[in-house]
Amino acid sequence: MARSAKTGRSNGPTLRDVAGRAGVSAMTVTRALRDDPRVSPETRERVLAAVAELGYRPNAVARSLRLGRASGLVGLVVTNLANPFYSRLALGLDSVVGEHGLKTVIGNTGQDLDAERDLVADLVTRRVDGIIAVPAEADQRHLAAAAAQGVPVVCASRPPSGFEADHVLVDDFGGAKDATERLIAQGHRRIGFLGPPAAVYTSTERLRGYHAALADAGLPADDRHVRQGAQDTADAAHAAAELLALHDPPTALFCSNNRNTIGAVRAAGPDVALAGFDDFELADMLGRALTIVAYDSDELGRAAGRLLVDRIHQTPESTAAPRRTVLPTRPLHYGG
Amino acid sequence: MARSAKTGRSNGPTLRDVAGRAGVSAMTVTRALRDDPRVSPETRERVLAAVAELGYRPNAVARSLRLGRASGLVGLVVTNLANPFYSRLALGLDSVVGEHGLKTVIGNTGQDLDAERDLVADLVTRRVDGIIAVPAEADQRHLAAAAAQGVPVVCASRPPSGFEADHVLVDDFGGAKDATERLIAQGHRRIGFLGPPAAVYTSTERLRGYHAALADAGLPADDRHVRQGAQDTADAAHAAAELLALHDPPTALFCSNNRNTIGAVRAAGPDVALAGFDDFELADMLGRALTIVAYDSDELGRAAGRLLVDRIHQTPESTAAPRRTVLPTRPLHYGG
DNA sequence: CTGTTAGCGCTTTCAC
DNA sequence: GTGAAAGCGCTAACAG
Repeated sequence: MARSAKTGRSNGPTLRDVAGRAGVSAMTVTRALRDDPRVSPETRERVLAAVAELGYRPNAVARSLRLGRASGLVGLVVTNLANPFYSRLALGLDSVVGEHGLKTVIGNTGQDLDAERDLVADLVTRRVDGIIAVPAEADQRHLAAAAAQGVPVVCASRPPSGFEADHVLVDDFGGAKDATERLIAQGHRRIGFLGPPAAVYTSTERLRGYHAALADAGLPADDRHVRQGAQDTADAAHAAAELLALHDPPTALFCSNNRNTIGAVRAAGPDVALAGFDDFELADMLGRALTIVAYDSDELGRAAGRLLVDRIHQTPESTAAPRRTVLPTRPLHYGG
Repeated sequence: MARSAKTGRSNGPTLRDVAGRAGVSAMTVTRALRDDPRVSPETRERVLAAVAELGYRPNAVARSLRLGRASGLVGLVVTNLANPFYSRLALGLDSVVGEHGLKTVIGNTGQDLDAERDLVADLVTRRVDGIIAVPAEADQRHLAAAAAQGVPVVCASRPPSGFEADHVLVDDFGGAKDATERLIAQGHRRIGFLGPPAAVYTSTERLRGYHAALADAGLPADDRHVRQGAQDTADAAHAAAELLALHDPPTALFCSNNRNTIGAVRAAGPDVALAGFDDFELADMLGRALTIVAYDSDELGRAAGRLLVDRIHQTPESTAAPRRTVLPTRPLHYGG
């Protein structure tokens, strides 16, 4: 019954409908709604009443268009939201940008670079206020293009490559070195490495850390003990089994992310020592010793959000130097 | 150098800039871009060249405004994206709506009804094409209001209350009854119940299933053995410990979601039998018997996405009757 | 095959 | 204190 639009459209009441109802002009309605001090209390009253009666909802799309930029959206580009690591990142990000009236648009690319390219282009088209990306690979020309078009870009977990941008990293090298050193301190001399494909920045950094620990201890690096490529736990279990089936198998494994650690847990008996990057739920309930290098993935999202918000609130062309945040890791030991 | 906007704004080239460059009108550019058959190949060629040279990106905001509805966004309202259950739902949803050119805007409410209200209002303001919600509580007037304003709403995991809407449910009652029956079949006669607050629909449905199984077996229902309220694993472990400290403690526990099951795993020794709703990673590696009632949470998101897409593609006022999808559960047994 | 006109809903600018 | 005009970038609806 309260559905009387002149046009017969299904589009809800507009500012002018409210204005008509309240007997004022459209301008006055905007002002009243935005608490402009120079509207008389009486008028404001009437406007608010009309708004309530009509069930008026401002149209953020129109507002955004008029204002030029500022859709009030930030785009999040991740490879796999099912990985708790990314969902926590998303949560941390959303909590920070939410405080600034921004909403998060998620885009899941499933490790597919083409999908990532399309997604970024689409986000630019939608005039998002900024983009947070965990780039799948080193080819980031699509992100560079977005940045060049004036969309603030923040890289999370991996650095920008081929262009400059704010980014938040984890101390991949240090954490991996620390974990490997702990295995060495336990007396292990043949230590395997399990990780995702070499194209993934974090994997390669963590491999560097592993190698550095071996080198510092004067241990030889054996390529046969390094397996890069496992993206999920099944792959990882398979790779771990292969390593352990060598004639001189490693006596310990360092796993460079939680997918690989969980795969290794499934494949390796309790006699094989395990250390891994990334904490995960129930790591303490597996009935075996486990050394974990942990970090705060919510904080990764929050830090990225803060960098992005700062950048958004900057004047368009005041190109401050890109900022980098590196999050520390901390070692955990789950008892057997 | 390629940044010559009349207005001096920082807003990138517009359709008219492209038109000028290509020596045609704005209309022709739109047509060329949307593959309208009645533009000559030559003209299209020139337009595309101009687009490339200028780095033109269409403005989806302007398009959306012009087209009336259709922001190309769907809103997702969940309580806790860190729960794998919700992140998978998000993923399933995004995969389905993505096929229709829609993006997902996430909103995490943290169980806060006020936050949920604000979020829904904001999504309506942004003119999302539809909303998928996992309502935190039975008070859903904000969702009803959105639906009344013509925004398609789909409820996931919980039914709409106080209004009509498409929804996707899990067979909460049947699954809980099944799990409880399995404990009974193992010979247990004092079975505890652990779940989130009674305000959560699924918890109450699953409690009904638990009670039905007891009744069918002629077992008495003992209120002291029912604990509703635990939202996280720490709460749940605490509640489980309390149950097991009674003078006539239950010999088995049915846990109505994965948070509660994990809490119970931490609190209960191997002598206590455990059954739980929701599968979770590593459930098979805990070194104890565990009966799980599982369902496909990706599919929950996909099904919700399909209902929403259907509804969006409908004519505005053809109010087809609300549809309901119920997903089956399947029992799993992890060995001890 | 291509162009002109008009307007989506809002807000900035300038009058009154 | 309030209003009228103009236009953000795009696209239906009509010309030609």
